[in-house]
Amino acid sequence: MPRPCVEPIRKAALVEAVISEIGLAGSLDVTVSQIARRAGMSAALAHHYFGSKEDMFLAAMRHVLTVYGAEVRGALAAADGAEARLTAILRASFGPANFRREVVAAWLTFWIMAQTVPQARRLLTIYESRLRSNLTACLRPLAGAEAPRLAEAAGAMIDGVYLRQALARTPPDGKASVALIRAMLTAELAVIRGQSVTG
Amino acid sequence: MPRPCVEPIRKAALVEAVISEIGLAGSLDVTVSQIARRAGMSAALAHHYFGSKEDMFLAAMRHVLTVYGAEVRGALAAADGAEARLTAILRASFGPANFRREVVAAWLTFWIMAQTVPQARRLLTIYESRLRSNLTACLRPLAGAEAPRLAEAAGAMIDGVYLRQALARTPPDGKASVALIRAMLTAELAVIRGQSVTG
Amino acid sequence: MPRPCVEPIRKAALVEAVISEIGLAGSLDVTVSQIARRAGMSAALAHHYFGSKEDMFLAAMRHVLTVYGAEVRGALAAADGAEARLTAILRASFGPANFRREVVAAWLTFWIMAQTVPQARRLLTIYESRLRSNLTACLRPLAGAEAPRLAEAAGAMIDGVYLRQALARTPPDGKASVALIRAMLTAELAVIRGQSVTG
Amino acid sequence: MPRPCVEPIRKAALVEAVISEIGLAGSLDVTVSQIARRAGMSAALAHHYFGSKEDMFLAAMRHVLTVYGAEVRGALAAADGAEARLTAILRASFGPANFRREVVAAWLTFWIMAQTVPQARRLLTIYESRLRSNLTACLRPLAGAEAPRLAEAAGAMIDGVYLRQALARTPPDGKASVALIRAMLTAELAVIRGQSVTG
DNA sequence: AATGAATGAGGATTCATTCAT
DNA sequence: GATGAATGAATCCTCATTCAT
Repeated sequence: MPRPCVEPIRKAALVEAVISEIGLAGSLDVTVSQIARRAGMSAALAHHYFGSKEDMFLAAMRHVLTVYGAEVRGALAAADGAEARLTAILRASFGPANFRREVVAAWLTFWIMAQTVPQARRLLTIYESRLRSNLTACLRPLAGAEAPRLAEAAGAMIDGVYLRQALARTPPDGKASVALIRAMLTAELAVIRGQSVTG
Repeated sequence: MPRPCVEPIRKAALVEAVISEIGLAGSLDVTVSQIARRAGMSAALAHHYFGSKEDMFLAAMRHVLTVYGAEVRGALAAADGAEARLTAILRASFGPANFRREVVAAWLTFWIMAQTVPQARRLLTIYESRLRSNLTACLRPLAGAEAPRLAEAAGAMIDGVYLRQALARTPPDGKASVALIRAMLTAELAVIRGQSVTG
Repeated sequence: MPRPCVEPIRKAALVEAVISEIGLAGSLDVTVSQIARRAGMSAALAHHYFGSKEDMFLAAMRHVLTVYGAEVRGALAAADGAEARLTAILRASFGPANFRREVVAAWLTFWIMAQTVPQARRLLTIYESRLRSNLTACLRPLAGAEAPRLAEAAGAMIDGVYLRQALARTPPDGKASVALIRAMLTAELAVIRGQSVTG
Repeated sequence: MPRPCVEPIRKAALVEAVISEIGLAGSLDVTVSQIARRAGMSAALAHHYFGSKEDMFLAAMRHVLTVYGAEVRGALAAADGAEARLTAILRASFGPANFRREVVAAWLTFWIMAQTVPQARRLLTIYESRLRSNLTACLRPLAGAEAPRLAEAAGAMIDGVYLRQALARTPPDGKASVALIRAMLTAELAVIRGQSVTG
């Protein structure tokens, strides 16, 4: 009689709880007890599943990044053409799943964590370079040699908009965020096209 | 013979120590003892001058923001013309004083702190709106009605570049940062001018 | 197999330890560590069961007052007639359980605590008014309109005798204490009876 | 040019400050800084005059007891006859100088202190035996062999009334206090006289 | 005489983590 | 699988006390 394996369920509940609590606290100053309570279990059990508090945080971070990655991949798959793919990446970045206030706050704290926890930095680096290469790939046919620079600019702007959301009193506005970045890229591309024509 | 008033000296030393330690730790997880030790005094004395740990953090934040503000003001005073003033703001933002790695890291943690500490949020809000109004003022003659949007974009990009510095393995590169943002603004302005001409 | 619930046991041990330590120190200057050590556990566990040091003190006070109240109730139940009931109250007040030196000392410190801790004052007020009403009830048939005054006098004298015990070098003598107060009341009652006869 | 010696003035100010602060706090949990501030000087100076915090407390206690002693002596000198002298002692005990709320509270804490500080106990013992002998002397001609018992009863009652004042919400009422104790003694004396007559 | 500067010692409280059941 | 019990190690903060000026 195979018992249903509760482990993944418990772990998922804890991961969600970590994100919620971090988002609520706005920092990593969250106790294991709080997390466990929100996940509906004892702190001891939380430690049973994840060896340590740090592991819980890492798992939560991995989850956030995985969701984000999946969203980008999904959006890219549905998009046709360089411009559309560019927009798709931005839309995915500011989509509802990872642009909820609490997720944004969690993301920022993961950024903080990445400064000191090697494993966290590794996770972040992977996703950053993936984003960069995605952006560059889209921009290459549009901007040629300028693609890396534009990718860098777009990446920084995505981060900046995220950062500002964590402090904004208004609910996050994905559409506006996308538009802001899209406009910048459009302008840059227009100038580049003009130059290549004129030059 | 007036005794030398050590209070401001001690306080300044503590503020510097706070920034250093926060920069080193990459987070607010810094003990008062560490700070005091680095500042060359006992933890008790640190508590004597600042009432609490939070007050130390706030003083450090105030200092960072004050230095930044001064730098911007100074740069603006020396600049002539809208374009020059725009560049001046960016140069000041990424100038050596507040673009040192440790200061950048401290800034990020202050951002985190601003999520929960009202006084911290107030400080940040003041400087954000000051930056916004400075940028908008410069952009108004260049971009007209689009000035607020460009100011928003520039602000987000400044933040984003800052954020990325906290994790970069390479030393911060102010020139490149300025160039990245300047290019974006130039492109936007070019498009705007083109439109206004064509339209 | 239900695990034995240790919580009440631990709490009782802590309450006893609080009384002992306070009695030993003669004041509220007792550390949680001392209390916990005497109760055979860590200070952290003591904080786990009682939220704070103050709560430990209040629990101890509640215990002392409860024991006293029970003793009075028990003695009253066994007594027959106003005079007997009066004596019963006094005997219970100076009975072995709450006339141990350490308990007396603890009682005094609770008095001190009641000056500033509202919850402590509330506890004390309850027991004071209960004592007053008990005494008045017994004295009413014996002293008529003078009952409240005699109750007040008796109450003050009980407190005074208690107070003196905290400093006495000799072991507390319950019998003598009862006799002292009883004699005073007897004299007062005799006079009152004489007056009512003469008047 | 002999400077006026400020030492006694400073010390007196500190003693008053100790009493006030203790009365205000309702306990010995008073910092030297608080005391010094109230006395209008620095904590360092307070330590200069009194070697330690304990010495400040002892000086304050000595002052309170001295004032009380003086008041009793003065009242006794003015009284004529045993009954009058008895009343004089009670009136002095509940006179305005040492029956102010704050002084009463201070007195109680000195009682607490006397449990552990030998010097404090010594002071208290001196005054207690002086009070006892004063009372006994007055009562001897009135109560004969019963004088010690009555003195003990009166002493306990004085203490008890004091104790209750520290917690009372109403301002201390010296007259009522004296009357309460006086009535008890009168009753006892009446009984004793009656017995000696009848017997 | 007077004080600000300075600190060591200590205390309440929190928390991640382990363990027995 | 699940949890209450238990604790050691921190950490912030306070305070009596000393010292140089």
